Amino acid sequence: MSVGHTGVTTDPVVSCGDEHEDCGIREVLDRIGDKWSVLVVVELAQGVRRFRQLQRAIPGISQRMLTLTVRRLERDGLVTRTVHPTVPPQVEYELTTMGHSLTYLVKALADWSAQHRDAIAQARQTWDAEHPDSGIR
Amino acid sequence: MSVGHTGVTTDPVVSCGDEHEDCGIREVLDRIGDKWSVLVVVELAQGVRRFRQLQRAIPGISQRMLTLTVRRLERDGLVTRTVHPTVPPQVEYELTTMGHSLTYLVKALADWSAQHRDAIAQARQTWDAEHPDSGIR
DNA sequence: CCGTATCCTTGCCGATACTG
DNA sequence: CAGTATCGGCAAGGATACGG
Repeated sequence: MSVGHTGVTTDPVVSCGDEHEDCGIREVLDRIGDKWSVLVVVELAQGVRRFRQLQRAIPGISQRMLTLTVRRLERDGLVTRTVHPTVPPQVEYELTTMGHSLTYLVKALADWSAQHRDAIAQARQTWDAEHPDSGIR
Repeated sequence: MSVGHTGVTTDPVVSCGDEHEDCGIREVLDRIGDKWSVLVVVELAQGVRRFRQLQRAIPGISQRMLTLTVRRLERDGLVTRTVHPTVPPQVEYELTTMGHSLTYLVKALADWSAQHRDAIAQARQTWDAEHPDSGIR
């Protein structure tokens, strides 16, 4: 099957077999595509963190959202949560093996972003200049 | 700098230099983390597509959302839009070189998803069983 | 310190109708 | 065919207050 484009790059053919199906792509994005999950994963990639540590390391996240995010990660088996029944209470979060495997993916995202950030920014400027009032933004 | 965790896997250290900054990660996710962008990219990875072709290939997408999605991709320089002034009108969409580079990333997402789908599903079952009524889901 | 509960705003997205 | 315009629902997420 020819890809039929004139571009320079070769094509990894991300097609999902022979069906026009949603691969598992949307599943991953529904999991880490939210506002905070990746940032939590990035921080936990550095090592074990406590709740407050995480919150301080991720500027702008609310207590509520940190709780929700970390709960969902725990539910999906990406993070472990260990409670130390001390006073005041201590709760430690750590990536599971699967959670660590995610960091490679996140690194790929970061790399792609770094490589194309400028090109995208410029493309936007150009497009915005050519389409002054277009609803999009 | 030590990573300080006891996990089994080696660590890609996704940290953003020495700052506790958001890498470009959120930028990418804001771009492709929406409901339809990746699916459009996946379809365009196969070759040039017209508007209706895209809509038929992506079940569930509305005309409005396809327009918005494809416009944003165009604005970001990931997709080209060429209008053939025929009657009825024909508009063809194609990935740019940068758009094609994105497909590698999408493939990485699909691969990770395929590898961990089962483990995640099971983790969820376990967690849900242990936390019958917890708001999360 | 580590959450949960509640309220409220925001904007994504779907449905529908209408143009060139 | 390939859009644009408008309305409305709904869920994500922020702010705040309270509890163990």
